[in-house]
Amino acid sequence: MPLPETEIPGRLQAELMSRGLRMTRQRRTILSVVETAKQHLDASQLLRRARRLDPQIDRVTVYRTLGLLKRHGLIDELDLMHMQGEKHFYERRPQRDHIHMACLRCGKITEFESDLFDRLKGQIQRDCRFHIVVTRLEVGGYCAQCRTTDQPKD
Amino acid sequence: MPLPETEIPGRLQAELMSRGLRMTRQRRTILSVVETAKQHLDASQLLRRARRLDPQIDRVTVYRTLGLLKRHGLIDELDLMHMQGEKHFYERRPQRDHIHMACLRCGKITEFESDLFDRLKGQIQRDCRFHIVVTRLEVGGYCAQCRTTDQPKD
DNA sequence: TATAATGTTGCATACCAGTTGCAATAAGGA
DNA sequence: TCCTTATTGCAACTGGTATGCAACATTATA
Ligand SMILES: [Mn+2]
Ligand SMILES: [Mn+2]
Ligand SMILES: [Zn+2]
Ligand SMILES: [Zn+2]
Repeated sequence: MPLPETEIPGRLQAELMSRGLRMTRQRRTILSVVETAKQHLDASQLLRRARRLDPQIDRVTVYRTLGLLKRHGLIDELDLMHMQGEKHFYERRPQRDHIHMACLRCGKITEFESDLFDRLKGQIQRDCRFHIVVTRLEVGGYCAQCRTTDQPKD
Repeated sequence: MPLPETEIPGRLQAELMSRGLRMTRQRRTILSVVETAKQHLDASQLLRRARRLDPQIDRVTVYRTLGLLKRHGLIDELDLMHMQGEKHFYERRPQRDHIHMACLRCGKITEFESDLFDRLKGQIQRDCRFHIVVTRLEVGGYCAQCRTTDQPKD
């Protein structure tokens, strides 16, 4: 599906434009990939998907756009316990922070929102007099399925 | 608690030996550096300190020893928000998990233990039926000093 | 709608942290 | 002490990301 310029801009695009940044074809493409992603994507996955919409897009443009989005606090960078190399994963910054759980056996990533987590962040801000900009809580362990089986992974 | 909680140098070494691993001069050196470190060290800092005790130690041995300690759950790996490149930092796994706060302006790393954090982990294990092996909560933001000043970063 | 100013892109290349293959060496048990 | 097997150091390599720069696209202005 080609990306018509008349399309209603996504939230990321609107945010960047409202901050006076130039909106190029490449940026529109990458932003749309980030916005429509159903899972956490790394830079190379992002590039592959962006290339399906605009085959001549370059990976440096992906990295530079990710850097831009990070600097503007519009996406979060995840390690997901670095289970498959040293790559990083990205997701649009959500309305409410969530926890990422990574199963060390099957690799499944689970998200979890928690009131206790929100309270913990409040405690950090108060007790440590620390102004929080970004948080990352990642948990490694074994999911319900993998806990109960002894089979080799996956 | 059957074992005393005091900072006995050689605890990592004792742990590895009790698990039937060979104790080489290089491992003893690296373990002693990890155990006596007052701050979070990355692999190259670790190598430099190890070389002061044993000048012909190689960096691959540092990486392999870190891998060993990670696999045995004796150290934790930290990103510290990747403020200076993509390197990772290490610390001996503490008796009680703690949070790492990284000031995005001055770079200071602060540690914080919290009952709410312990309860959150309990909630994750229960509500998600997830068996936790390792956790990493990192927070980026501005420390008390940097919050109140407007000077350019350090 | 053309022009100018400035920001962005793609390409090539470099960089950095970490990994791997392999022959030489050392540890720990018999 | 010898023997087996794990570990080491070296060199080369990898994967992920960053940079210099000339060509180009965007946006403001005329
Ligand atoms: Mn990382
Ligand atoms: Mn997520
Ligand atoms: Zn699993
Ligand atoms: Zn600070």
